[in-house]
Amino acid sequence: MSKLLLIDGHSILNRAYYGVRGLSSSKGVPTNAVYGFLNMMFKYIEEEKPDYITVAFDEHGPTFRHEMFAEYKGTRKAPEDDFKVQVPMIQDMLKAMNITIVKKAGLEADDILGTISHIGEAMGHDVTIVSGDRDLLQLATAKVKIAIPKTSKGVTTTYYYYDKDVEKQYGVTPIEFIDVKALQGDTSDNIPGVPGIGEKTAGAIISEYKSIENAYEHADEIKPPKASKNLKEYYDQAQLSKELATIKCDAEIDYNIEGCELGDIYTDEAYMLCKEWEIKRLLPKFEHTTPTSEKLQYKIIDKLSQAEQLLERLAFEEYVGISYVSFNDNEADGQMELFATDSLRLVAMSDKTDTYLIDMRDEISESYMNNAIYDLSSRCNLIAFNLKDMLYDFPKLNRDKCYDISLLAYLYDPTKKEYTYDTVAGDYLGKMLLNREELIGKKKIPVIYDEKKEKVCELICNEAYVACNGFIKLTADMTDDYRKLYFELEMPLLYTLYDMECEGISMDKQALEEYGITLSERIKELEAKIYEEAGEEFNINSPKQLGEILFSEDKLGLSGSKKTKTGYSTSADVLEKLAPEHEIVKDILEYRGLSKLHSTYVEGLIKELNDDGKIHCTFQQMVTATGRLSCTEPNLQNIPIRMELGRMIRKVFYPKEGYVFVDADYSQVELRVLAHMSGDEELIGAFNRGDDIHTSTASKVFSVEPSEVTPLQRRAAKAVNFGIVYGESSFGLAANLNISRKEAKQYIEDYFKAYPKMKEFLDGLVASAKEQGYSTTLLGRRRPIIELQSKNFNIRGFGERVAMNTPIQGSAADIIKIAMVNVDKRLKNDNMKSRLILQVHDELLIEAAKDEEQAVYDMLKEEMMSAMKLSVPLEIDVHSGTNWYEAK
DNA sequence: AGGATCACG
DNA sequence: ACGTACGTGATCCTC
Repeated sequence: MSKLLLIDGHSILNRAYYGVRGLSSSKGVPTNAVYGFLNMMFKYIEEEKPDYITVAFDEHGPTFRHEMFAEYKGTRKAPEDDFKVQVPMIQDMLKAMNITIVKKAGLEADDILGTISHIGEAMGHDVTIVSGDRDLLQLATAKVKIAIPKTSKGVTTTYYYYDKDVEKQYGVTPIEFIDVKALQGDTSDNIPGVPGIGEKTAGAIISEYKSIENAYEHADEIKPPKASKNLKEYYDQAQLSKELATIKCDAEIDYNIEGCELGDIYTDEAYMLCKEWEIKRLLPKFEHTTPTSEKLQYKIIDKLSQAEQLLERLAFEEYVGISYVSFNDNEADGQMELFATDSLRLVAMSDKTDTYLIDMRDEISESYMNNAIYDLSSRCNLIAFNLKDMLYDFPKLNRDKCYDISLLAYLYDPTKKEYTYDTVAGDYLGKMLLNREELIGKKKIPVIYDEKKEKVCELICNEAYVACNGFIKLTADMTDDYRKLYFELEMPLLYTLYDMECEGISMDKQALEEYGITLSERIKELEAKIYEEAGEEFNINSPKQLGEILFSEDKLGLSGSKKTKTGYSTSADVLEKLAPEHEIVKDILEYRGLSKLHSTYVEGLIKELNDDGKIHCTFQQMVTATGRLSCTEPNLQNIPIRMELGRMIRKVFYPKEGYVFVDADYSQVELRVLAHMSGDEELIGAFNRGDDIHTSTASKVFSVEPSEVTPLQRRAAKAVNFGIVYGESSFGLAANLNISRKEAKQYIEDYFKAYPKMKEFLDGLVASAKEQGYSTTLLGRRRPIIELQSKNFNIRGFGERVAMNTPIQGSAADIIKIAMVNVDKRLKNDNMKSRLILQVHDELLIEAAKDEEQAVYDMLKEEMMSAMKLSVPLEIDVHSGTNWYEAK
């Protein structure tokens, strides 16, 4: 005896949508209904152990809306769009699980379910229909069971109905159930019914007379006189209602039950969708149920002669992917890289079709391999993941022929979290490979890799294979924009960044320690004072404890403090408003500032100081969604400057002997980019005249002469200018300026009046991003913005602001990246000793040989100003000094 | 692991 | 009615 499980797709998805709340991916894609649906489906599969499974959907049918209204009549107005987007999602997921979906234009899911259940029953199968819709009860028979899940207070219980159960509960047979519905009507399904006959009367009538027809025959006997009268009067309508209420069991659909056999639903494709949508709670189901990944075949090379032969052959390939177990013990991001123990030295190489594992344990020496890799890098294109890391092991790789596949994958979608071989294989090669963690775990301590040799081999072979094939795939149909962006900008920049990291920046440890001591002394004083003022000792660094002390009634009981999420907000802007209320507040603010300086900058920087007396930060090229760089270990892009006390930290960064710092920063790049991109003549004019841009804006917005602009007005105008760049929003501006939203709105309106093309331009950015699915910078760098497709007000609002900000921030990033590559090239081509050592978004810091200072100054000006031709000039400020403080 | 806070552009 | 300025990273605390 075989079993068939039928699922009412929309209905169950809808149940799931309201049963599971607040689940979405980090990109804002709602996943709650998909998750709930799958959970329910897994449960029924587990319970029923069906041999066949099929899910029915309406094809844009009206039933969808009906269900929504039926379920939430009166309480909900329209189907939520977060639900709608999950309909195609669950369908994709089911397809990925090889589960048959049946839908047909013009047919409702009910009719499909009825027809299939009929077919199934006729073939002698047991049928279970899962639906949230009680109308389906008419399909119940001795062999067809209707399962109706009902959720109350978070607990879902399923009620099962065979024909007998329907009778027991409703007093009518499933067939008669149709007549009941026909009599009582259903507004949500557009079934008129008979006026004056509701649920009770309908049930009673059919229970007695079995059908509308028979009831009509005996209409005079029917008890409530009104029902009797109306039944006669509206008999035609009743019959029509019956027709409408009857689920078709003979619809014309192609259904072959043999194609619906329940197979392995935990497929690679389904697993990948789960990963993509970040439905983490379902991932384990896939992992231990089936081995989901394919295993790459590779050839082992452990003889020197084989290696020589292989390398000679590979040199004639166009592309070779490479990965290896490092010979050095590199540490990155706190996580140990793979590195070789004495008995484990491995290199993987791959061409388009074959992957090789070179085992150096016996015959192949390290120096041979080093040379072989260098040789290969000048004979064919060598492709690696995270090439900048590889350069630390192989600094002399040929820079004309080595490419980074992760960097390429970043350009194709800069919003991803990581660009590892498994994700690239999944995204672009349609291949599912075990990832690093699955192969060797995520231990932070170096492990004895010999124990996991097989896994390590597989790991690096995977990486080499995907490097080669991913690169071929991604470069095959590249647009000119991307080709230029990658080959002429990002790849050259990678080498520049590597050189910058290697060069590092000298830091005066002793001076920093002394600075730290003065901070500590003051911190101690403040600590004691704060304890006294609070009347007790507590952890000032704990926002929770601090909130208690400040705002709790039985403590200090300070007012306001509305901002809450997990308690009271104690952020600086809240505290500043409270300062007049109590002396302790300003002490806390000072304490906060000082301890920030001490822990993040004094202790943090000392920890990162290298033995050579320099800081070697890491420039991350594949992190930001906009195309900017980021900087870690330590972050040298957020060294204090706004407050004098913090700014002094810059004095500990100094040039090496015989050198000075030359520091150049763009003046208002982002606003200049805005002027150029928008084409607004007013803003362009202001920049061309060399006006102070915030004063100019203030003068226009507040309708006063530039000379009459007050500092307060300039400050407001500056905030408005920032607001425009961040994606116009009156709320944000209001919060920033501490003014009412209405006033903020007025400022923005006045701004748009002053710069007539701006509104149209910004609206255009949003419209274009909505249409294309991504934002674009001046160099054609793209950022997908899936948030724009969200129907959630907040998420979409965020997407709109991102659509306005990304082209501006991203184009500014394009500009300084061009400048960096050109400046670096000039320094080297002109045989200068001076080197680029830091980039801080709109600023470049050069360590210039003293005799080259003027040349560097001139060259910086030239290269930075000409990085891109805009309709406004690119101005820069250049300063030099004996430390970073002086040079700024 | 995630939130709160704060440093920078 | 909804509830936010854009892009980062480090530190500390809490769970």
